[in-house]
Amino acid sequence: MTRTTARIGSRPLTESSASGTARVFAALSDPVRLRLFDLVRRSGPGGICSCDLVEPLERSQPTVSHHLKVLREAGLVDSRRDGTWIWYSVPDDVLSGVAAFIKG
Amino acid sequence: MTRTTARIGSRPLTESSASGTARVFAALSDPVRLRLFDLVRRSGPGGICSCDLVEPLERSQPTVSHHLKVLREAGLVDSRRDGTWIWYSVPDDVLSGVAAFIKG
DNA sequence: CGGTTCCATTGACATCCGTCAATGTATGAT
DNA sequence: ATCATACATTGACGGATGTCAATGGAACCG
Repeated sequence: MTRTTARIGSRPLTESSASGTARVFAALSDPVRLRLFDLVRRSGPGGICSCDLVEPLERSQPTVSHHLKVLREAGLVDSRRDGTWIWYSVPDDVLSGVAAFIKG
Repeated sequence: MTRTTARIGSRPLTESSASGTARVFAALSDPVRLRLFDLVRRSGPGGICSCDLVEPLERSQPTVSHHLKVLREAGLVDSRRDGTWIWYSVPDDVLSGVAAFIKG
């Protein structure tokens, strides 16, 4: 409960650790991309089809595809092809790292 | 056309809510700025002087000042003048919003 | 007053980012 | 093979971002 005690036993962020965490934050730093991630996460383990993401975001299909690529390269979403469709989902515990940072 | 079943009782982020959360993530999306925030947070309620931030970050004084401004405008740090020095500190519960988002 | 220290601002630069129209690729249906 | 659909990639554009040297401004001290 005390806020005067300063994080005993943990050290300032190293450059590499900061880079990794910052990369995740950067992937979530755009409003459209944040809503995109939110929509995919809400879709649950089954995932959601790309075709159902363009309309609610009110962005062009290439723009949504671009943002999905950013999220994928950051490891925040997984993609799985099913015929013509591609389903996106959020892996388990993908935010545990940043959650630990936020907690302190 | 629609291939996704939405979960009952969950609402997607609104545009304004996403903008606010994304703004905080954007402030933490740079490695130098993340380490800067980390250093200030570790300093506890007393805060830390700007003059003690330039050296550990290995950036120029104007660059550190610029990043502090970004953090301040995002509400992630407070500043208090004491003579020639300016002390920076992290307000209580400043990350509760993003923590709630991450928790889902 | 002048001088010193701490910090902010300006200006410049290269790079990155969000966006869309146009185009390309892959899969499935007829 | 031909066509339609779903998604990715390219190319281009304006605007934002990270960085530093130079400068400015505020507070202290003599």
